[in-house]
Amino acid sequence: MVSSQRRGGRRPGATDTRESILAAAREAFTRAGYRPATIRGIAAAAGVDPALVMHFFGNKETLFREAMMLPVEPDAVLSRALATSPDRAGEVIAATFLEIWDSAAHRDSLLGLVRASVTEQAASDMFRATILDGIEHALTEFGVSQPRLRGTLIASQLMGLAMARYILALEPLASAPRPDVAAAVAPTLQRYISGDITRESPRD
Amino acid sequence: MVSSQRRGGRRPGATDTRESILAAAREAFTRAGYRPATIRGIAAAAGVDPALVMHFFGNKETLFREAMMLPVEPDAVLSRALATSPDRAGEVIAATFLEIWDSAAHRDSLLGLVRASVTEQAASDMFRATILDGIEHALTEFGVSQPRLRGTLIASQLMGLAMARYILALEPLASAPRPDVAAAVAPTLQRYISGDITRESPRD
DNA sequence: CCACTTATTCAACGCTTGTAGAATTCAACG
DNA sequence: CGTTGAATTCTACAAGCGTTGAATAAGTGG
Repeated sequence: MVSSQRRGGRRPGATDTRESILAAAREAFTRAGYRPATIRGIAAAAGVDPALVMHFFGNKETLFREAMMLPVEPDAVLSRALATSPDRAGEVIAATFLEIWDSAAHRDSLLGLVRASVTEQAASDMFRATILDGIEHALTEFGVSQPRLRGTLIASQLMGLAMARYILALEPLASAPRPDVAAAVAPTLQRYISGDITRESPRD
Repeated sequence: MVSSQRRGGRRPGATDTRESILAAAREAFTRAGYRPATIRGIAAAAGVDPALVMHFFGNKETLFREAMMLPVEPDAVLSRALATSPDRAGEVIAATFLEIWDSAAHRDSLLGLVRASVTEQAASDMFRATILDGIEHALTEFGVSQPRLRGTLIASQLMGLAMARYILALEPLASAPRPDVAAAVAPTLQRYISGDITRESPRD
């Protein structure tokens, strides 16, 4: 026997290792956050040597940034919702938001982004830069007043919903059917978009 | 000179060290989260040897639990709001919530609780056990329908508000005057308390 | 078929972490 | 005033961390 014991050297066949490292990283950052997730653990999950992670990404922070790239464009979603029917935008946004989160495809990335936004400066900045600016841009385009304030209010309800339903898994919100949740939250979003949000006018 | 160089041994005077360790721990867990916060760092911030932290608290997790004890009783706050005037409970809750968060006294503890709830199982459980159960209890007491679902909806908006205004500091929400923010959010809370939250009735 | 680049592992480094044990000093109480 | 117990520090350890450098194997282009 020459070598059923291999010690270094390239593997035969195609090379999808980089992708599986990214997947493992996404999963790890998702579950634990930045610091607790370890390169060694990620490498192990990907069935690979830790040094290979360094080879591909250089250092932990770069790996984090690449793993956490935002998988959806909130700007486009919001614009489409507003274009379709401005007085039902709340419903559409709620439904779309839940649809994206409920789909296993994007879930890990989104979970990680929220989790990391809370503790990691880099992720927090990324949130502001992509999500919030996207929301504001869409609102401005449709001429709503105080787009930035309304944008942050929308973000507050959506982030809170994500935390309650997906991160903390508060029951019964966590396992309620998607349309029920959408119905409960839609009026809130609609008011933040086009309703009255100032003082001295408690009429909704 | 016998000993301006002291190496171990009790310090003269009163002993408030335990408290200052707790304060430093609260601050550290608050800013960073569980894992990134280190016993050595906490000890240094408290001007004390790391081993003294162990002496008082035994291990890191116990220190975490003791440092993060919830500083307010949501049950009482909600009950009082509902008792005063059920159809203005939303306003009262929003105002009280912002008042507590804006006060520097509770801020660190609350920040830490939210930050840790996202990553730490123990904190997440504590959240469910104290906050959510408190909300549900108050709602049940006043005979609202679906108290648990409404409770989670309320929690979702309040947590989202905390994240947006205090953790991510999204402008202009972060520096808007307290009454303005309260006015913007109050109707949402009011609807979650006493409004219609089911499907097939989009009227608010 | 040879040179080059790329993928991969191994072994090791310097550092930081949580924690344990022994030693020292003070306070409290009889 | 002597004894006991609590407060405090020092030193040390084993484990885990991110990262590095060299070695090896496979693909790729001339």
